[in-house]
Amino acid sequence: MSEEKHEMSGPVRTRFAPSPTGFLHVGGVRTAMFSWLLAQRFGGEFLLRVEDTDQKRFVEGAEQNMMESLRWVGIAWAEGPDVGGPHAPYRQSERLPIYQRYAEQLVAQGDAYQSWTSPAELTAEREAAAAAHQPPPRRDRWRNASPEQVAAQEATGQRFVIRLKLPEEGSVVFYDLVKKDTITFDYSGQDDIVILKSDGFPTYHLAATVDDHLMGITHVMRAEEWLASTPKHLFIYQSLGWQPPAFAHVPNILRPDGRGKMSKRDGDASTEQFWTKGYLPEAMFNYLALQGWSYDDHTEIMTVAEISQRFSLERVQPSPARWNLEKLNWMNSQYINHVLTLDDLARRSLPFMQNGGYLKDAVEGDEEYLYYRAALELIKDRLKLLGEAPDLLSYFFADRLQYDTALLLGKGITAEQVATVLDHTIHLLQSDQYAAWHLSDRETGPEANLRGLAAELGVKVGSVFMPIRVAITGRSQSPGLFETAEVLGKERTLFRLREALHQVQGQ
RNA sequence: GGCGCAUUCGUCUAGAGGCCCAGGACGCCUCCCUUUCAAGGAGGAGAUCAGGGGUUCGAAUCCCCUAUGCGCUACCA
Repeated sequence: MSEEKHEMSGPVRTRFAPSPTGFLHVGGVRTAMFSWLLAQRFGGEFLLRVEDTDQKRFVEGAEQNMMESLRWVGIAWAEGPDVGGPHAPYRQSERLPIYQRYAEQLVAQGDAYQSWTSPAELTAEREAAAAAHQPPPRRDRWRNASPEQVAAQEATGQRFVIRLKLPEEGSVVFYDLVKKDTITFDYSGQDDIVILKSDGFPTYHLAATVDDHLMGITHVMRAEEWLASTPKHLFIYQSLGWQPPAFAHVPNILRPDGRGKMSKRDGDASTEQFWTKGYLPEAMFNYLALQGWSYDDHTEIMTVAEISQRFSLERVQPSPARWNLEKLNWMNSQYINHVLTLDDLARRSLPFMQNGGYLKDAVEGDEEYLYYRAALELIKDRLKLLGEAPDLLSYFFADRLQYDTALLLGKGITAEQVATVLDHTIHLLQSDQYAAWHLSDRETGPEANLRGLAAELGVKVGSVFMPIRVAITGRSQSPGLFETAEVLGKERTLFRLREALHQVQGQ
């Protein structure tokens, strides 16, 4: 077994622990995905924990939104705030006494201390240090307060915070599964971070560490910004006598311009907008997996099951990747055209059609639905997002097409000739042969006949087909003419041709 | 300012001392197909492997330095 599971006994347990401060952005989904994939790969367990320890930044509904985003791409958890589990509760705001107990223990052991330094004093000190181009103060002046001073201060009843009391010297070394290397930090450069705030809530550092241990997390996978605080977490594990988990810091996804990581301030990064636009969860999963992980030198399209089987931290890139929407779009159209069956595509596009005002009462399998499905087949190769379906299919459902007459009168053909073409086509389709024709049959269908007409009129074949195209679709771009006519049906096609003829004659 | 991490085509990546004067994908360009637009097929441009030093018979791959980028440096996560 690889390094990823070294020294581990029992099942791999991973977690995703978002903070409910807004929507889940795609970088967050990717981090959650890697965590989930590691558990999947080793037949382990994955859980969801909500880190709502900052009351000021709490956003109503964010938790629900994040869970929806995760479910959308196919990430499921066996334990979590919504489903419970053996280590419930999974919301940190409901676990306050636990953190307080450990914070007190650390103070009692001398590994943490109480501080009454006010936030105003702290910022003043930091600003002064910054102005002098000096590093900010790492220690708090209460660090070395005498028991008498502390007791006296405590008697005043003023609120305090608890800070970690990091060693004066020495260093921490740990191995990172993504960096594939050992990372060293000197204690001297580390802050005595706050682990318990004055409102009684823990900070991330205490809460995450305590919960990861209590919940049996074997592999802590998280975004790279946590790398720098890992030594503090390790100090907590050590002070509490706990075996630390393995760490894997996954690189951030950078904004398309490469300037900075994706964040909640980038509206384009919100996961939910991808489903509302019509990205397929499988495509999103596939794309995101490849953003920082690869299987080999050429495989790109993989199912979730394949990725789960093939995932490996060894192949996770240690450097950040930029968000590439073009590639996601390509991936999505690959799934639309080469992975989904037509039935599946029709089923999934239906809500978007209904949203666009079509097929309100359609029931899968009924006549209208079948018509829609046939039309969808014609346009799917130019469908990149399901949300584009209503526009791409609009002329299949319009009662009367609206278009500029100029569109009918193309180059290289006169108005009279256009009228002739339309009239000829109408008669052609009206003839008894229509029922027998497979319109798209080039040899025996109307195509051969119309090509003959073009020769007769002395115009290009394209000049003959274009007015017909505009007549039946209202556009100069469409799928194959005869396939389209076939789906539209004789009645609708003839009606549109006659309308176009009137329009030309009315000129 | 300090500390940490990273650095292969524009972008995502393959590459773990000779198979690499660097392979694949997206995007871009050309051609083919063709009634339009796509899709598809075939090609092409595009990376002195961030730069500089080493180590070695031999380095994209190992070591060092520099540069640049990103991250952290909150009683936010």
